[in-house]
Amino acid sequence: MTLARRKPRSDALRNRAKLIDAARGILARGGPEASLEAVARQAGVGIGTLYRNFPTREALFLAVYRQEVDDLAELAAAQEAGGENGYDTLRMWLHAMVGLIETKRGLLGALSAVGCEETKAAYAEISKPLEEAVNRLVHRAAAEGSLRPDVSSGDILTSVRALCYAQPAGPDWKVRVLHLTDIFVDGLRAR
Amino acid sequence: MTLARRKPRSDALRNRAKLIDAARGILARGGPEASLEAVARQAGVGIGTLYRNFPTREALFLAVYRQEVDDLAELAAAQEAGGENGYDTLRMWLHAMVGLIETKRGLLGALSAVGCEETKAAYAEISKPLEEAVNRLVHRAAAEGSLRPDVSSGDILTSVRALCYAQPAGPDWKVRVLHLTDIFVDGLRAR
DNA sequence: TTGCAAAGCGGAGGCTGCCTCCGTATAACA
DNA sequence: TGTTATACGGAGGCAGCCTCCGCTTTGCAA
Repeated sequence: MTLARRKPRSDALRNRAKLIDAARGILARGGPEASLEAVARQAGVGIGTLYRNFPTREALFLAVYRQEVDDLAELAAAQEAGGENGYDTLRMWLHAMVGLIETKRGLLGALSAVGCEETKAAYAEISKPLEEAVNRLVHRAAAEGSLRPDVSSGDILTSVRALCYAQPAGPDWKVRVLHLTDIFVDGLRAR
Repeated sequence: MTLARRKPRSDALRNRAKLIDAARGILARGGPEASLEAVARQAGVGIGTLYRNFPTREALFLAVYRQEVDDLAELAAAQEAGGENGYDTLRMWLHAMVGLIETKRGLLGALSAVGCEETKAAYAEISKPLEEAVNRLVHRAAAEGSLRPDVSSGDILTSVRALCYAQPAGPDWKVRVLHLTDIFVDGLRAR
């Protein structure tokens, strides 16, 4: 029973990265039903390699999603430093989140609609940094007494995401989503 | 150029009804990606018959959706008679809508995410009775001065639907959605 | 270096579902 | 009852999904 493993092969790492990169492009364009064979072609690897790295379509989505989360968490940290009013900082961060989600609506929708338990667990796991970010913002606002007490940061995250990918695409997509987001956030205010 | 057409064949009408019925079952179970061949099998007709009646997957979804809307509009009319407070009547109707949507989340999600212009137009057309229903409720509440003025009935419909199909399925799905709906509706209140 | 085994590659192939097409069946009408 | 418009259904071509396994490449030890 050898517990010490070889380090991963360099070509394997390279191929995995190429696949995620190709997937970001293909899935952004073709939506969640895009052909995985097209992703493999675009990455310049065989379809078998794709399936070895990402046994299911969802696994690939999750990898792309992780990228997205990293971007968002980073942004949150940056915003956190500057703001003074906790409530407004939260609101502004949600606006930023809407902006970053703008291009990946279909993908996220497919991910959070999926039924399988394992995928849901992985999705939750990957989402953690996001939830921690919004959590900090929520606590800060709550400490000021500006937030109703019966709502969790997870609720907020889910709801704003929902507003994003329910709103039909169009030139004024962002305006409409931001408007609805403001209404929802107004509902969060303590009375 | 004969403008007078024969009346539709009885077997054709029967088959169409059988298909919609089968689709309600299969799509509720298997979600929006269920096999259309399975629907035809379940209905006991050939796949060709399915495609003649519903040239695209979306056309079939729309037919199923129309059923759903009829149910909801009927319910709205019934509720409208009884309520006294406009704001609360609206809130209660939205609760009822959540209940009826409960089983068809995936279907509705796929429909409102679809890109094609014609489908979107048909979707809007079929949704009209719903929008009229919520419109009446909204105007009534607005007349009382209990609603903020910068929100449309369409916004409300879209947003509550979004909350429905973003929330992951589970035993407490309805509880969570109703909670978020209440928060959203609270945001609608005039200040 | 060199040899070798572990790790990874890739695409053929079987399968399923999508959708079209057209020969056959049948309901409506005279 | 005959005619004809209308509808039926499933074979077949195509595309994407996923698995499997013979071949290649890489890391490691000698």
